[in-house]
Amino acid sequence: MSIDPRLHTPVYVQLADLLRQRIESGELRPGSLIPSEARLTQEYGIGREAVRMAVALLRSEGLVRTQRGHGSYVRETTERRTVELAAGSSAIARMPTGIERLDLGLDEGVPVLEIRDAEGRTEVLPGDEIAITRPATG
Amino acid sequence: MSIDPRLHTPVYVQLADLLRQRIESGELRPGSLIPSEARLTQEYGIGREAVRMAVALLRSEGLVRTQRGHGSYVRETTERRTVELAAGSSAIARMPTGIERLDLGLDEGVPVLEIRDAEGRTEVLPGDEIAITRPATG
DNA sequence: GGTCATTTGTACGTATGTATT
DNA sequence: GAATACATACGTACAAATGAC
Repeated sequence: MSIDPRLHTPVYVQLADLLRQRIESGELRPGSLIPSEARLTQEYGIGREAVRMAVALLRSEGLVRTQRGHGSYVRETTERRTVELAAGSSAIARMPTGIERLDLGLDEGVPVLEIRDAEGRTEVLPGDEIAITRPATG
Repeated sequence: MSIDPRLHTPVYVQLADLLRQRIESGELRPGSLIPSEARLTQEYGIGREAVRMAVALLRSEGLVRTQRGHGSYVRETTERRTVELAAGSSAIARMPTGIERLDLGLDEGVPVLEIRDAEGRTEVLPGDEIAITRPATG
């Protein structure tokens, strides 16, 4: 498949679709580097901004993580720790603030879970490492 | 407060901080428009790209929503519908795929909750409209 | 309907800064 | 120091959505 700037679909979306496909097909494995910006620019004959927007889109979906000086890696799906939702507690999903992102060491495109217990105390957990459960014999 | 390009903090982060402050202080109310790109460009004497990156940052945090031809609005915190987590079910938070974002009508910077019941069936819910609960008398 | 101004979206180029190897 | 890679930031131009008239 290739990129056609005449299509209605923006070039950067087309590139993101291509890369997403290569990730989901397993051609680009979790933990591996995707091609560099310069490489994608040359390979597809498009500008650097289009390339960067494509990668930013994948980042915002939580599919890749970009490390300065290195490149962009396909994110590995982390093992999820199960957290039991206590009686009288509630949970919401939202994006972290900048501070929370630093504190929790979260990649872009990773939400947080905010748990509020019966006493109103809240706790913020990394969304990519947690599964909230309620035991079968609740 | 103002913007100083000589600081270590990037210009676009400085602008995002300023706007976030104006939102959180209530000066820019939920539902209202923030200043246009052109206005911010002139007002702070910075380039359009820095302005756009600042707004994109706020979007990714779920603070604003941008509508083409209109501008960027401060997002209103929606009323959350409580969904009881059934016994034997689990929930995870993640970012939606592009398709899911369209289907659910989600703004950028809004995660989804994926509920898996005891039979393994999954359901994807809008993260900004849902609070998962477990009743006190579980 | 058509035109215009406003606003954001896409896409290019260039230059420089910073992190890593 | 050198090479590579991403980050920031400026400029330009045109496309597309919206609303006013």
